Amino acid sequence: MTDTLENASTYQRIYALVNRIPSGQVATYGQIAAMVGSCTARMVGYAMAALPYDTDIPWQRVINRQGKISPRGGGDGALKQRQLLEAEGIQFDTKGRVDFEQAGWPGPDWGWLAENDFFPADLPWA
DNA sequence: CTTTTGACGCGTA
DNA sequence: CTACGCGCCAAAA
Repeated sequence: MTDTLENASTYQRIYALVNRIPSGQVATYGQIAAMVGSCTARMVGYAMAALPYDTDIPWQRVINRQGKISPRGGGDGALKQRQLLEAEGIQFDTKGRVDFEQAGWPGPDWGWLAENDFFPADLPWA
C-alpha cells in the first residue's frame, strides 16, 4: 500500500485537507467535501465531531456555508472557535459571519496535491 | 452482529 | 428572508 491519500479513508482525507488550511483563512464544510470527492458536507461535519480534543488539526478554520460557526451540541466550543479565529486575524461582521471574499481559503496548492496523488476530477477552483 | 448519533448544503416554494 | 426534504459515513456501545 502507498502512503498517498488516494487510498486513505474518507475521514483521513478530510483531516489531511483541513490540515492544509493556513492560519488566517477559513473553509466551508461543503468546500472540503467537494475537494475530498465522494463526500458530502455532512460527512465533513461528522469528521470534525469525531476529532479528539487534543488534535493538531485546525478544526476551527472550518465553518458552515453561511460564514457562521456551527453551534455544536453544548455551545462552549463555538465561542472558543470564534476566539481562535479572531486571534488569527479573521474578522466577523455584526451578524457573526465571516466574509469569504476576505478570508476564504482558495484551496490547497498544486504541489501538495501532486505529492499526495490527491487529484479529484471536478474541482470548481481548478 | 445491530443501533445510535453527529460541526451541513442545496434546491425549491 | 424562512421552511422542508434529501443525501451520506464512521466510531462507539
